[in-house]
Amino acid sequence: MSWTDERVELLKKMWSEGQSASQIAKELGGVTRNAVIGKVHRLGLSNRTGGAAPAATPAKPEAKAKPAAPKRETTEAPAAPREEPKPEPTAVVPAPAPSPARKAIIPAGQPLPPQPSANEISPEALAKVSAIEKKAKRLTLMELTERTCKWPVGDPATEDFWFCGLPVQAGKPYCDAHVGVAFQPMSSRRDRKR
DNA sequence: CCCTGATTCGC
DNA sequence: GCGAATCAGG
Repeated sequence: MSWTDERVELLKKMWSEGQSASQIAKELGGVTRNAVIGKVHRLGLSNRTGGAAPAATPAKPEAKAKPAAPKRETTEAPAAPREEPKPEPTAVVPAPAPSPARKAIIPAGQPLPPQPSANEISPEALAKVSAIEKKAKRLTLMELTERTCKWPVGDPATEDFWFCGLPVQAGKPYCDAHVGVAFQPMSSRRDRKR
C-alpha cells in the first residue's frame, strides 16, 4: 500500500482526532502502526495540535545511538509559539458542582451500558461479580481496550465510577464474571410477573 | 502482559 | 519516502 492523498488525509484526520497510531493503521489497512507513526513524523505533525495537548511526550533529548550530533546548547533560537491551550473542546465529564445539600441531579451525559441492577440473574453470577469487583482494575474510560472488561461499576456522576478492566473473555466485551450477568440465556429470562 | 508514541536506519 | 526494529514508557 502507498500513501495516497486520501489515505494521508484520513491519517491526518484521525491523528488530529486523537486516534492512536494502531487504530489508524487498522482503519487504513495494509499498514502497521509503525508505518503510521513514521508517516506522521514525516508529515511533521508529531505533536497533536488542534486540540488538547496532553503533552504525553515532552522531549527526549537523550541520545542513545546517535553517531555524531554536534549540539550547541547555547543557541536558544526556537521560540516555540505555544498554541493557546484550549480547554477541552469536548468535555465528557459534566463536572458536577458538589452541592452537599442535593445530589444525584447530575445529568448523566452518557447512556449507561447494561447495568442489570438487581435482576433475576443467577445468584451465583451476581456473587461472582461482586466478588471480582474487588479485584477489578478500576480503569477509566480511556484505559479501556479491546481486551479489557468494559463493565461499568458505580455511578458515572460520582467519583465512585470505574470500569472492571479485567481481561475479557475471548471476543466478549466483558470479563468472565460479567459475561455471566451480561448474557442471560433466554430461558432464565422468563418474564417474572412484573 | 497489554498498550502508547519516538527514533533509527537500511532499503 | 518508507516502515520494521527498536527504544522508552504507562
